[in-house]
Amino acid sequence: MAVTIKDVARAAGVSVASVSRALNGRDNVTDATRHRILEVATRLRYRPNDAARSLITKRTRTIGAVLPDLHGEFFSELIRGIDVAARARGFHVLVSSSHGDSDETSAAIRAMQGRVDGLLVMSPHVDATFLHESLPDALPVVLLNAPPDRSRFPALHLDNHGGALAMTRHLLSRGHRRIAMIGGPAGNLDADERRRGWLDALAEASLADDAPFFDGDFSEASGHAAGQRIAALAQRPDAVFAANDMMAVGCLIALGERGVRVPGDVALAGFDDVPIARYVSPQLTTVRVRIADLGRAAFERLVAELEAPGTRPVRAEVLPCEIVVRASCGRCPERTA
Amino acid sequence: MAVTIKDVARAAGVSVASVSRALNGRDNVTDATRHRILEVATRLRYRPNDAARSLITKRTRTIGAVLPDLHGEFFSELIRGIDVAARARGFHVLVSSSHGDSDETSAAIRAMQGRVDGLLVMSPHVDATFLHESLPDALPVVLLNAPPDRSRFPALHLDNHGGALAMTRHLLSRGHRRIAMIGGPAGNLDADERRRGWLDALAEASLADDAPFFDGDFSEASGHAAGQRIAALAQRPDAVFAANDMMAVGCLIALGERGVRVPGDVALAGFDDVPIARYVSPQLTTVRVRIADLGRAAFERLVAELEAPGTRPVRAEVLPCEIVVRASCGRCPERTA
DNA sequence: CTGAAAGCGCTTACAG
DNA sequence: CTGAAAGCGCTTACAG
Repeated sequence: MAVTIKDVARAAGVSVASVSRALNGRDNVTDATRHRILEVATRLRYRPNDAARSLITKRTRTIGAVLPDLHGEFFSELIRGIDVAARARGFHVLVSSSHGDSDETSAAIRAMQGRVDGLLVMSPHVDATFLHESLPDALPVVLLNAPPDRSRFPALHLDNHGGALAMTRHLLSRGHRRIAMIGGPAGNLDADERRRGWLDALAEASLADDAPFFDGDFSEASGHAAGQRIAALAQRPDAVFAANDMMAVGCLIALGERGVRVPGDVALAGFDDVPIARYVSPQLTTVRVRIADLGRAAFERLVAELEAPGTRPVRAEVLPCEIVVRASCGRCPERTA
Repeated sequence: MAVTIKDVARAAGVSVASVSRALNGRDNVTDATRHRILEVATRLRYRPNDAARSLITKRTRTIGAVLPDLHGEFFSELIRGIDVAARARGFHVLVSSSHGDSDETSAAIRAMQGRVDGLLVMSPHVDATFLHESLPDALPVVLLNAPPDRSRFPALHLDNHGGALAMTRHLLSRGHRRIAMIGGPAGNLDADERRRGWLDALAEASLADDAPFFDGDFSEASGHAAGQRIAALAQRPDAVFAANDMMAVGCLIALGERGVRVPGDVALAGFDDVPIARYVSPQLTTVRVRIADLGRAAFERLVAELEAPGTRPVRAEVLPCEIVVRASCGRCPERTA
């Protein structure tokens, strides 16, 4: 019922081989026949069967994106970045979220096998060894925000360390000395790097030794708990740097509940620049992360691998962050640095 | 290089036909041979080639989701709902955003042709006629939040009318009489339905005649502009119902700037229950929309069509909304109704 | 430049 | 219950 290459060949009075050549832009066809074939193909509304094509070419022009179950902005921004880049190159995007579970991640990857030419994997809970086992050797993979060590896969990261370094330096430049951090989940790479950036900046100012650190897990609730503890401190910090915005928001609320003013009594900064950062009062100083760019860059890296396997070195690329200064760290107009 | 059905057949000492039968759970194989085949298949790490299978079965076990370029929560929640439901049934999800452009929508749909068994299309700017032309007759489609009329496609909608009706009734029940609305973009189905719900509730109370209506376009800025006008009014409304949360937030800010207190001077309500609704001060009363459920329901409807084409009537299903009462419409604890 | 033919890896009547 | 064979719709050496 669907029109096939045979129908086109018959209607154009040529062999299927010529139709295939004409449609794929090969040069071993005369312009005249090519024209005729193309004309017939459009007239018949011919669409090559992708399955048949894939069967023989071993290519799907589809990539898979295996992502953890992230809420909101991050997930959609990432997909959007990937989608836009993919479409520009005529690729399709198969998505799957792994719900933060390594069994699910593995199942998702297995299910995508054979349907994709390559994989974008963002899986903070899964290490490279695990991936090596789940994946066929031939399948190109680009890792997102994964531990950089001992991996045969190229990887892309946000510059968590650089962003945290810049933010802490900014707080120092505004005269804050005692700068506390509310950290993210133990073992989380982003969280670790942000903590490292904070510590390095403090070390530059010889302030790292007794810097107050509070545990958190990236949830608003954990930020709230940390804020309560901070409010109760005998010697309060001048500034609090939360490892993400949601914890900063939780902290802000807890401080408010206890009559600690931001930024009057304590400056406050976050990380991510989620939309909510602009709606809390005072607006939150934070580190902006270009997530769609991360998606785009990861796709481009993957495509480079597909088109010229092994050409580019397997290494980690780092995407810059920028700090966004708003009212929560002092009285100054919004600006980006 | 990859192991094929032939390899399994040879290793198990049977024909490829038997391997195919065993693997597909047909009953015309003895348990003994089935066991042997399955065992060999797992030992060889055999994975059927999806392209070959699709070529002959005409099925891909993949569905496409063509969505407008939505920001944030909505998009990711919808994808998540679809993904979870799809995975439960062993389906893959191909995504594409159309950037609100009908040419892009059409291109995305064409590109997915042949790679998917069916399509979930959410395209507020595209009408059914257009879809009929872009789509092959055989491809099952379920529409999301699309105009319900003159369509051969089943469709799912949020109960925009019911949600707006319930919210307006709630505001009335709290004693508000003069209830203004800030509307969404002209021609937008969601916006129209919400307006209709508001008007119907007012009509029930014989209050529809001189109800103040302000134009908006779902952006925070348009809500802010409306808020400025409302603040300047000689006779201010008792309550303002914005057709979405972002406009409500903009309105809230504008009122605050002009010294109009919420809820003291004016009650305020929104629609969507985006996360920001809980972070503004006062927290925003709004209508909650279960987006992941919408995605799940749409997928299930599509699968029903795939498995038994034409069995179910082509009609619109409506998913309920619920109102969430918070501080912005008066002093009462959060509760859902 | 063009065509006849093989083959990609499956599934499914058709015989037995 | 099992196998030999045809065929899904393409692409690509191989001849000419």
